[in-house]
Amino acid sequence: MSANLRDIADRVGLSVTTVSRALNGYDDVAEKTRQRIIAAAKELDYAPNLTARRLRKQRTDMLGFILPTFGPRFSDPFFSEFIAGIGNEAARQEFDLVVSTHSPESEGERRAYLRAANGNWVDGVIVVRTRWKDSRIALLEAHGFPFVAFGRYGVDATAPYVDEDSIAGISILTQHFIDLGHQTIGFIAAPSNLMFGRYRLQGFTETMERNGLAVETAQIAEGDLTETGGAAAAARLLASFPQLTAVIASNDLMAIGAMKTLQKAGREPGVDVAVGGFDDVPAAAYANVPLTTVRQPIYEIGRKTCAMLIDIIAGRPLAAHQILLKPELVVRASSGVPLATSPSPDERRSSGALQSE
Amino acid sequence: MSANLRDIADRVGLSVTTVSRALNGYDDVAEKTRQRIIAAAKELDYAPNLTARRLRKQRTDMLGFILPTFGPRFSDPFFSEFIAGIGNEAARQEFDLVVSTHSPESEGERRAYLRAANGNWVDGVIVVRTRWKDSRIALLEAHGFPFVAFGRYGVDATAPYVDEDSIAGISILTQHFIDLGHQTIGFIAAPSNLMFGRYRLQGFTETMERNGLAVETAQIAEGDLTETGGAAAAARLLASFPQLTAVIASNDLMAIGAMKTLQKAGREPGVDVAVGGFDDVPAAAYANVPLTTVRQPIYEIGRKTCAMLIDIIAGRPLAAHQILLKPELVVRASSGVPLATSPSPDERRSSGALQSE
DNA sequence: TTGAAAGCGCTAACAC
DNA sequence: GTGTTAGCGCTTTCAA
Repeated sequence: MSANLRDIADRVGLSVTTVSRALNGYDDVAEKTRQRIIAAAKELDYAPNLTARRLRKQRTDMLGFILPTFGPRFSDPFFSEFIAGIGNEAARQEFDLVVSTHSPESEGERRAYLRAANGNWVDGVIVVRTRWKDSRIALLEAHGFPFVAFGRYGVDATAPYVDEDSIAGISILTQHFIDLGHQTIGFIAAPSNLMFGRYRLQGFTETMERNGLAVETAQIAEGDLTETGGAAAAARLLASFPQLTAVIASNDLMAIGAMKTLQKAGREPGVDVAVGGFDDVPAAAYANVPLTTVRQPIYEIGRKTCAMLIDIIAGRPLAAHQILLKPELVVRASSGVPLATSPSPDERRSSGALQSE
Repeated sequence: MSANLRDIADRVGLSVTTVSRALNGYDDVAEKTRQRIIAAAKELDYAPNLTARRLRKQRTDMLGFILPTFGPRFSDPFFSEFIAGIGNEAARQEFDLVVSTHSPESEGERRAYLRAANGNWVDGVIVVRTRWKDSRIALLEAHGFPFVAFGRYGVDATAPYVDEDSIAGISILTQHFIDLGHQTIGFIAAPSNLMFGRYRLQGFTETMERNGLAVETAQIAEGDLTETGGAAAAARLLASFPQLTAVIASNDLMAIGAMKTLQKAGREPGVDVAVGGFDDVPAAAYANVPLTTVRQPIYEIGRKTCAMLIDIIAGRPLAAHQILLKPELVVRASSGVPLATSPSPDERRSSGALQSE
């Protein structure tokens, strides 16, 4: 294929070693020699063989990202923004990003992590959607393999992570609804094996109790994080806890699904019932009724996660081992208006209930 | 790090050569020997060094995907589904996928393709969003480097591609609106340097003309494929071609933006004006007024593109060099009702105009 | 059926 | 300032 060091060396009549040093900017090469070498390299259209360099240096300069998929899609639309974040940061530091798609907890996923932990596939991996007693992390830690997680993974975790503060996020959202006069709020939880699912549920119950509002099991339903799952969970909620005046879902997709169920049941989101989500995916703003939600700076999280991993690989000291980012409330039409001044059904279409963010 | 062939060889008292052959399933190894070797490999937790293997075999078993980004996002949300398609197919055939994010036509993108074409980064690349006289493809062809494009790239193209038939797609959508009674249809075009932009515009004008409807420049506006761009283009259209009763955008994001502009101008999509998009991204179904659009089987396109590329790399004969997939019309509320029976403004909220797909 | 030897292209320790 | 030598871990002739 393309020219190699030997070709250049032959051309200029020097040794391969000198050529290598000249091209890599070592200062023990005569400036004149270097110029000749660089010229020859350009002429021959030289590009270093990455594989050979990797073998020699025992580093791949590649990062692994095992991406959870759900059917033909990403498990969450925000992973695309996350990839942009890690991708750009990786490129900036001259790392390649290897992406491997697997459904969560599958055999394929396990093998992918095993391959990483065994070394020489990539120099480090990024773990997302951390789970309770996460076997992926246990594996990586057992092998002493470099990784950074997006999400925490246990109380006594000492290894590095970047995470958004789900408890704080759900808390501001819940408080927002309570301040609007809601007391009976249904909650659509994420599967409890997912760490963020636990935190979001915790944020909800804590905030309710802080406001003197009891939480019954009937007002909590679990969903699978998809729109369909959210719709189904909302239906169960409506059956077990019909008195609800607001619904909070653990992610935007489920909130959007819940809104559809509510509409079908004759309860208009933003008018008869307040609805909130989490993540602020693009669809939240586009939704039939624009969705109040909690924004995570997901691109930034990706960038930080990646930067941290590269620091670890390079053996650089970390500014912080564990980063917890504060999410931000985004109020849209699905919040509706304060309960006290809520419009009667006759006035539905007119009031400011459907105004945008 | 982990054990290598030499470790196993020492352990069982055989040569590295024999161990290699045993582990790679050559049949010139005594079955008993093979068993011993496999046992030792398991004990030592052996994993082959991919880098060494790659250097020796002069193949990386990696595919490159240079993903166009727009700010902190993918250029199009459907690229996430596309990645899932290529990722799963690649994994199935034991290839790794290297993803590199770059904004279109940037210097970084150029360098990424150059690195690929120079060899030894990956074995082949997938090109998306093909452009008129695409310099990326010219580069790859000049170097004889394996690639498959999602999208065509010129009239006399001989190299492999997978594409959806944009002309047919826009055609069925346009015909759908014409059949509903629309004669004055505005069109929001994609940048004309993008091949699919050209095809979609062509599909529109051809279909109009086939129906005896003239197309003026005033009824076409160009947008940058984002929601904001679509909103701006719709505003221009409204100014230059106010008589329009329907708007077709070259992608869903722009259609959604256009709907917002129309709403602000007091023209309700699905009631006063029909709106159509292209792609069927998730947001199309979630939109304020669910969007009529043309669905592309994007996961399948990703899978096929990837499979084709691997066949080329492996030197296998291709079943087809160029695949053109038929897209499918998805009718939703934004189509509205036939113009003849369209409800008067007073009846807006009642009729079937807002019924779902 | 097994082993010795060569070499993929590069870098780095050590001469000179 | 430049060259010699060695070797990263693997596969593949070729010979025994």
